[in-house]
Amino acid sequence: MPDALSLGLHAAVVAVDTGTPLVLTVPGQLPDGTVRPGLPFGPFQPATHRTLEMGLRQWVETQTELQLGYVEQLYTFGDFGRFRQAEPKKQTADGAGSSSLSAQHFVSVGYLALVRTPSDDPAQSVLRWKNWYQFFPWEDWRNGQPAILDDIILPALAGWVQAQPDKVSSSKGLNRVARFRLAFGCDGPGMASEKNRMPTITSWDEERVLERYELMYEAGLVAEAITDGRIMPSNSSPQPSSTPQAPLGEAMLYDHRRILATAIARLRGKLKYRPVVFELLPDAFTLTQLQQTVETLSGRSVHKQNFRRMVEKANLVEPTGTTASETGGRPAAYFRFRRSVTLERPRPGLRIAPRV
Amino acid sequence: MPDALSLGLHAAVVAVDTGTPLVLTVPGQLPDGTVRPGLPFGPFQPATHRTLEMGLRQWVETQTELQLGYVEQLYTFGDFGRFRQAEPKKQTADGAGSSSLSAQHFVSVGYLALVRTPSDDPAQSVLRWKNWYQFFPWEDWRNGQPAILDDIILPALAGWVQAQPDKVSSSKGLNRVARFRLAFGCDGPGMASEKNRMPTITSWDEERVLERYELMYEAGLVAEAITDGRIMPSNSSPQPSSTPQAPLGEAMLYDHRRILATAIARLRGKLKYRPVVFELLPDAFTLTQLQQTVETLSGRSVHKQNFRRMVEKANLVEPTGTTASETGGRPAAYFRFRRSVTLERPRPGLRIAPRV
DNA sequence: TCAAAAGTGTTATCCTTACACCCATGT
DNA sequence: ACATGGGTGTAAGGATAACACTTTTGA
Repeated sequence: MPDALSLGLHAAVVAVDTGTPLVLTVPGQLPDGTVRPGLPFGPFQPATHRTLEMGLRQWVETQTELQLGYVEQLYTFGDFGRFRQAEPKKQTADGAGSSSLSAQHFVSVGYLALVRTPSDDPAQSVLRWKNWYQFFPWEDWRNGQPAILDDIILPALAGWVQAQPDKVSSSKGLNRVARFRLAFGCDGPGMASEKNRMPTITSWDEERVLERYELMYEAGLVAEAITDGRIMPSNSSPQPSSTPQAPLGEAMLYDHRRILATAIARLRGKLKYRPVVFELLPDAFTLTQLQQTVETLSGRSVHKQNFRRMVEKANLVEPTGTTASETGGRPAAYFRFRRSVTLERPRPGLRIAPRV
Repeated sequence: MPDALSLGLHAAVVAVDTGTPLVLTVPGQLPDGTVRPGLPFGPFQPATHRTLEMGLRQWVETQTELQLGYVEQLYTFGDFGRFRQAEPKKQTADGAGSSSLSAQHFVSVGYLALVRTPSDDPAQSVLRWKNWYQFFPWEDWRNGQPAILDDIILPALAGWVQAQPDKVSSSKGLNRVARFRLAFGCDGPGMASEKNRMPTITSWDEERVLERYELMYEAGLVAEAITDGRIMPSNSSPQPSSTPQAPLGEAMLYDHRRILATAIARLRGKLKYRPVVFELLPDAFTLTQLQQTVETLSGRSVHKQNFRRMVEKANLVEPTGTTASETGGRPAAYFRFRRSVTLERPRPGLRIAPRV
């Protein structure tokens, strides 16, 4: 009641272009002048928006001139700029002075929106489609385990875990050892106790995108943690042992990377029990295109024959009768999504590799 | 920016008592004086609450004197009292006059909280534990298909569908025929065209609690639709053909029943891939207790032996060595939850009957 | 001794996984 | 002809679902 409350509607607008997962970004600026990509957003205006989702559609569609198809609410974050209030020093004075900032509170509602492959960056505007693995390079396992994990992330996180192995996060109710093992699929009961042993990933769960990002944020491994004032740039108290100087993935505005992590996690999970991939594909597509889209989103490669058999058995598609007349080899048959599966089966989706 | 915005934090606090799913309610009053049960809630106060979840915990714990264990955010609804603004007439003037109501906008964030079986209703307070199937009698299939479906709900909804079969809901993107068939698992391609044919349920998906409730709301079958001003009490335009006079399930305050529907749906889904049941059980329990809890929540009965085999194979529990010494027949062995499964398997849960 | 609830064995069937192999086109 | 990508067959092993059956207690 006392302070003003503003509800921001943020969209992770996702598309796929032959092996590249794309997210729509718009350049933004931090109070200190730093420029970073952000997600399109706008405030919820209860007087004009009948529902939150309608408000979001309206903002994004006017900003981007895109027609959004599938839209889904992800999560509502109340700790926008979560640690800034603990930061004593003031940034350079500009637009939003710190006095107005302390009275204005932000809550952000994140959305996932899927659109079909765009032709190009809309040249006349500031919008840019970016490969989402630029922001999360450790999430792309299509060509095996990314080197950045063994080289930088795992050692750094192991150090952070060792520093206070049993410290429990109040919100998660787990200690650092458990959280690290869960998020990154590292095994070994004595993992935390054996010093100098390099953690090994034994079962990567591609859906835990958010948990991994949050852990890295708390460990001070991503630029947002420094910007938010959680970690001091040079040498303050909660800094982990081996902070890498190289930034881990490109940073985004405020908590936008967290929203994007939530979007990727949700999409990777939803793939498996709802036919959402087809929102990203053209009306007619080949099975290889379908497989490649799934691989692109989930960040993993899957077995070709088994994938096809699964698609067939799930009754998700039907042949159009036409064939593709290019791509080097034998022409591929075109298929289309069978919309009626949703009425025939309870949870139709592409159940790639249930467990490891 | 112009109007005041208030963010309400609402909790569906759930427990299970030997075959009865319980939700914590608190009596509330509508502007017109009607008394209805509601969910515990309080406004988000950014100045004192560091995160939304911490705000929720604080409100609920002070209101109920319960210690919340597992807490999970469900959804954020922006159309609280969704159709009231379209209602021209004013209700009886009291506390919140209609003028202040038009300037104050509400957004509600729903949460699911799980607690262990309570001993009793806290006698000194107004809080009451209620069987959640009082609010959703059509959701309890443990003893077969509830009669209320064939007797009242399906005929009424069939009428609503027939009235405008192809009208599409803008937010869902589906027409009435498709939405009805999806939510209630009714089959038959010509379902909507054949008049006087009674719809039959062929594949009930216990997770679609929210879709079913929303459909019934839109069709004017639940009291909240009338309260919200969507359906006029006597005979106005959008009223369906065979509106039942008997109310379908007990009504709740404002949109609280929608939040509860979301909570049930989420819990029924989550059971299958996260070990959340154990948050509702005592430390030591028998396999029959475990099975009964799952059946209570999912509203379906499951095959005893296959359930046990699944529990065993999933490595979810371990024997305590003790046995129960009562309950009529042979004593049952006690088990406890093996917390470490969460580190061994990607998505440990009780995968009851995936498809029908 | 009987009811009641706990707990076990066994089968046919389906699905998954991982092989190796053939087909149609462009160059 | 051969490289390239499209598309298929088959068999071993594991998971499922539905049977009927035995065991241990209290009354």
